Amino acid sequence: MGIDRLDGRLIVLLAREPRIGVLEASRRLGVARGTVQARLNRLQSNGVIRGFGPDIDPAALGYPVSAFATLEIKQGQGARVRAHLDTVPEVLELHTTTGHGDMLCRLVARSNADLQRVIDLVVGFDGIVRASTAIVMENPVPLRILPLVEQAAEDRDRQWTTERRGDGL
Amino acid sequence: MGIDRLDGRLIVLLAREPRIGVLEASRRLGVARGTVQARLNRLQSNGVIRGFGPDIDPAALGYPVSAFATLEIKQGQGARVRAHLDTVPEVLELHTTTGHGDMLCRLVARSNADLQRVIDLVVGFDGIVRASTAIVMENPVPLRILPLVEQAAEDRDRQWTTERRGDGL
DNA sequence: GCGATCGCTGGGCAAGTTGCACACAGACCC
DNA sequence: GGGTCTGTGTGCAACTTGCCCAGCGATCGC
Repeated sequence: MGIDRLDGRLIVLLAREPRIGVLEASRRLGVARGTVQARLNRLQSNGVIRGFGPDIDPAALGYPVSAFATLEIKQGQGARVRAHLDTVPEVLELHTTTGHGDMLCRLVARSNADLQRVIDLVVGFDGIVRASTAIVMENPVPLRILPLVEQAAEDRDRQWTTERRGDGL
Repeated sequence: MGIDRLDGRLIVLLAREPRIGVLEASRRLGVARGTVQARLNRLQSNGVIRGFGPDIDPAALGYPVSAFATLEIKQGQGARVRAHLDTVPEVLELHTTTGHGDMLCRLVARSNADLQRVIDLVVGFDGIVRASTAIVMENPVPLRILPLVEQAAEDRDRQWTTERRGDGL
């Protein structure tokens, strides 16, 4: 577990220019093609890279309104609520959490008016006691992972350099 | 704006098997390669498909703990808070919202203990009045978009069939 | 110390894919 | 009826992929 600097650079490169293949990546990174291929395979079987699925923008799909709903669940109804929310396409993700609510889910809708429909659909369910919704106005930091990748790579590298004083990677 | 059924099938196909190329996709969809190529180009310039960046798992990177923090911001300090949170790698996304808090952000950390460090880093900032954190325990519905894609495609198609009674797509 | 193992390199190969071009057909709009 | 748009089918050169191999340096175990 963990990635080294080459892994980090590879991931950043792939994130910035997903169209480049293994060959071009090896050229940019200044390593042999086989190396890049091996690293990629390892990262994928490690689960660090889950896949290369297309990144879809809900807004462009016609769902520009986004919201978070905190749900309070009736004791023992968790499983049923999950199953229910799983069937609602507008529920993009669902977490169970500590704190005031029991669950937190991200919703999208076609408009503010449509959001009402979605919320009714989500919370108009037996096992849900209470729900509070926060509509997203702006998204100053869109979902990102690169800074974390870079930090993880540097941390790992720092560890190595401390232990072994560098190995040429 | 909006996608038709072929677009929807293409996106679903790409999401399920990202490694297949344009040629293989055209075979699976039963259309000409040029068509798939044209659709893909259109979806990308439309912004429906933002890209094909690698999907990274923070847990596999060594950050298995995930949390949401609701922040209350001192009047007029929004911009400064955003700029600050933007510099924290553990902040994966940040939204400004309506409701009790002013901002909602997703955090990750190396451990529950490490989460304390991250929270201190995030909320130990001048412009933030109050913060409440919810640690994610389970993730019954991981971030997904396919059901929405399918619904968007069907909606569009239903519209079309109503208007024009089908056109062979 | 010495052999085994691992990761990286650089090369080569056949098979497949890409990007691009073209002519053509059907549907739609004015 | 002409113009436009989208999809089809075809062709081509150029490139990339997946796979193989031999060699080499560093690390690890004994």
